[in-house]
Amino acid sequence: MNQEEQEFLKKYRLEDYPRPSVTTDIAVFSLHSKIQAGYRREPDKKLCILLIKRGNPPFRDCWALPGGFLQPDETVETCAARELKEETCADVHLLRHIGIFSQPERDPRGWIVSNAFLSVLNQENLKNMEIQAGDDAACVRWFNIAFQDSGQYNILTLESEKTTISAKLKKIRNSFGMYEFEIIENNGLAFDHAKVIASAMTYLRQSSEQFDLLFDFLPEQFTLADVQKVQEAITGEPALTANFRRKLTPYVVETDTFTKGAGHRPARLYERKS
Amino acid sequence: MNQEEQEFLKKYRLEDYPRPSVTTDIAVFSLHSKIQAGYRREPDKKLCILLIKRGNPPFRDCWALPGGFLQPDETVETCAARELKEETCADVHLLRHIGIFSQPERDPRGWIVSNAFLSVLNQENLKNMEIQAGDDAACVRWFNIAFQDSGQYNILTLESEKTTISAKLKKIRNSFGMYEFEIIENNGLAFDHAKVIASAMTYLRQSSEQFDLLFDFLPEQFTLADVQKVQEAITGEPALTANFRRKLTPYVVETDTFTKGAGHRPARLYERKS
DNA sequence: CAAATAGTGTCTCTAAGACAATATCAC
DNA sequence: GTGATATTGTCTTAGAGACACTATTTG
Repeated sequence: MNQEEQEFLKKYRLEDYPRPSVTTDIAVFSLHSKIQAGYRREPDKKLCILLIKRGNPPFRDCWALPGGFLQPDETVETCAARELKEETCADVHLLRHIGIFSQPERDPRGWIVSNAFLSVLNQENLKNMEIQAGDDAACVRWFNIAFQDSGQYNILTLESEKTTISAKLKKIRNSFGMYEFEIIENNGLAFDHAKVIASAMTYLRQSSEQFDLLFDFLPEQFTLADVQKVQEAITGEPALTANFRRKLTPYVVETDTFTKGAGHRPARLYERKS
Repeated sequence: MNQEEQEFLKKYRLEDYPRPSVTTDIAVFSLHSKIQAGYRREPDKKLCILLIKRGNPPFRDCWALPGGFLQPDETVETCAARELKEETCADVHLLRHIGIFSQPERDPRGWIVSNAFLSVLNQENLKNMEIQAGDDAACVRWFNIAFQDSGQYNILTLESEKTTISAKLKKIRNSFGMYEFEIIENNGLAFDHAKVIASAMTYLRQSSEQFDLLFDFLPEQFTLADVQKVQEAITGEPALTANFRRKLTPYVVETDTFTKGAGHRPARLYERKS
């Protein structure tokens, strides 16, 4: 850096220009087992998303994605991981940036630009981790998520034991497989988080078709049927086993271990390929 | 909004918390014809990107993507369109957000988070539009772009009449087909714009394989060969005509018009579907 | 006619979808 | 054996890739 630059920088003050606040919002997904149906039946798996009940205004008592303000000396990725840890005690490894929401009126507190992230918690981590409310959040809870596509509209339904949240969204633009959403009805979600969740679901479904992100839901070793169940929970559609396995093969490596004591033929365990 | 919320908002001051500056950087691509080779030969088409020569520090005299600071009352998309217009007099319709760059040390002026966008100018607009330097920029120029993939590394080469810019990048992570890049060598580009351009090229190539974005390079009516030339310029690879046409058919609609006076068989003109 | 590009036909091979058949455990 | 899930086989069809062939203009 030459002298001219150094002098310029000495005089330059970013604070002289208007700046927004920047936040991150994280959509964390996982898979939860339903109650055993019958005799030796495998339990059904449902796709879940982690929400917190807001303890402070604005939108006090509404449910929201975990997240918070970007701080100096961190990237938006670091910020997302930190906020998630603070608010839900959840440790995640992989975060994917799925969009930016910058409508000036999107937050009643003022000019706030939000970065949406997607992440996945695997079932093993879930067991070892008590998801619990951190600083800001009054309450943290997993919600079963359903995202139905009826042509022009999408219906988002979030259910936990005592609470049901729903939203109706309109798909507005298609760009390279991704959509943008407009909120038509909103029932219990804070800010524009219905939009963010809709984008996250679209992203998740898209990537699951390419077997991406699926393994993040599972422990290191898993059966092929496990993977299929994850995909079915994400897409909401059943898959044909034989075909699913064939397509999956290039992405996994055989191990010499098998499941045991399941009341039926043992299944070979696999690991993800590189 | 209830009274509690209103009182909370009255007292709440976003300015009490640290905030970054937010900018947009736009990678604008277009196709330029090379000089006619022979007799009745069609001219070759080359992929180009629009850069400006910085007139002020930091990085004075380096080449950079057009872009600038987010202002209140605009979205990042509006900001990108406005900055592009101001700096290059180019009017673009469709902008795609392709990433966010938030490394705290990425800009010597301080804490600046940048949003990368991708856009395309079609050849008709190009003719009617004098791309020229606006306020901030000393000079605006189109550069032929080459982006070679040698396994672990990518070589980016930007050429205009008098100037050659180059950069070497390392692919570091693969996420759902997208990569992240690390700059190994940088020769003439400002900031981390080598990274941004690499991401934009990856995105462009990905979408062009699904025939997305291709039509944005062309006027409303075009021949199938036109589309093929666009794809070849983007991927850097030749395509087999018969197969390309078959795959393209679902995305276009026939018209009753044909090209004329080209010195060879006339070609039917098509329009994009939907 | 020659030069140049436009457009079609067809063969092969791979992969997806549908569905049937067989295998192996616990009880 | 029964109930449950695991795993393999195979038929059909759609589509990608390669390449040869025909068509139509201007000079």
